[in-house]
Amino acid sequence: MAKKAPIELGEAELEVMRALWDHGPQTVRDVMHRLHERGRTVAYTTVLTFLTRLEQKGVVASNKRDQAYVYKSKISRQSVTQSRIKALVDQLYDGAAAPMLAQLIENERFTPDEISHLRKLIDDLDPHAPNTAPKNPNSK
Amino acid sequence: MAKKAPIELGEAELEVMRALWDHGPQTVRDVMHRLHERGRTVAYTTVLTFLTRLEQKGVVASNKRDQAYVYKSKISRQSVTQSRIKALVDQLYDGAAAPMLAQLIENERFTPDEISHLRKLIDDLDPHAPNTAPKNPNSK
DNA sequence: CCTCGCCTACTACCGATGTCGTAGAGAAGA
DNA sequence: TCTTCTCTACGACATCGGTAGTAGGCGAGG
Repeated sequence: MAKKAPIELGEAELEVMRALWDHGPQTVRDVMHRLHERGRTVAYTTVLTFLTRLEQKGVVASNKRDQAYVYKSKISRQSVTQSRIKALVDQLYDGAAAPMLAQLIENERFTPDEISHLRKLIDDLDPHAPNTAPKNPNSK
Repeated sequence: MAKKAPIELGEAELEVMRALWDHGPQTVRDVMHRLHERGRTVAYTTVLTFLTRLEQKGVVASNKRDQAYVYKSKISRQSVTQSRIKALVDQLYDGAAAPMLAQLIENERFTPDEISHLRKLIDDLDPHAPNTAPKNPNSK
C-alpha cells in the first residue's frame, strides 16, 4: 500500500543501504568505513552525497547527534530485495517467477542444508501432496 | 567461459534484446513495432540507436539484407538472465543464492504444476534422501 | 584569539542511457 | 528529372548515478 514508486537505487547507493541494514544507524564517517571495508574506497564527501540523495529519495532519515548527523534506513532490506527481484522477473520473464526460479536452482550450488530448507519451503506452498497432487487434472 | 565482462544492458536495451530473442532476427522497423506492442512507443531513430549501441557492445550482429540491416542477437537470453541474477545475488546477499531463492519462493504465487516442477528440480539437486547428504564433492 | 580538525552544504564533472532530430544516400515512381 | 520514401550515420540533450573538491560553520587546544 505504500510501495508506489519501485525504489530506484544505484549500485553504490545499495551498498550504503547495506551498511545501514547490517550495522544500524551510523554517521557519514561510519558508513564510509563500512564501504572501505567492503572494498569501496570512496571519499568522505562522496558518502555524504549518497546519504543526502538517499534522504531525498526518502529511504533514509537523519538525526543530529552531538556534532554529526546519524543516518538510519527507513526501508527494509526485504522490501528492496522484493522490489529488485520483481523488476528482474518482469524484465526478463514478464512477471513469471517460476522460470527464473528454475534457472536459479539449476545454476547455483547449494549445501545439503539449504536444499532441505528449500524443499521444505516448497512443501509448504502446497500443504497436501508432496508428490502426488490430488487435484492435478493433467498428468505431465 | 567467455563471460569476462558482465554484459551491461539498460532497461530499454534489454527490451530490444527481448524482441530479438522472442521473434528472431529483425530490422530496425520490426524491432520498433515490437517495442510499440509492448507499450514502449519510441521513435525509429531511437531504436536504431539502441541497436547500434548493442552492436558496439558486441551483443548483436547485423547483416545487410535488401535495403535494410537485419539485426540478430549474439548472446542467449539465458546468459543475460544468469548474469543479472548473479549481480542481484551478489549485491543483495553477497553471493548467497539460497536466501534469495527462499524469498522468491515465499513471495510469489505458483500453480500446482510449477510447484511440482520446482520440487523435481530440487530433488534432482540431491538424488539421495531429503536429509541424508554426506559431502558433495562437486566442483564447478 | 587563532588555528586544527571534523561536519555539512554546494557545485561540478563524467560516463551511461533513453530519446530524438537532421542530413544525406538510394530505390521507386510520377 | 523531380519527388517521395526508407534507411543509416551523426550529433545532441537530459537525467541519473558515482565521485569528489571547495567553502564555510563550530568546538577543542594552544
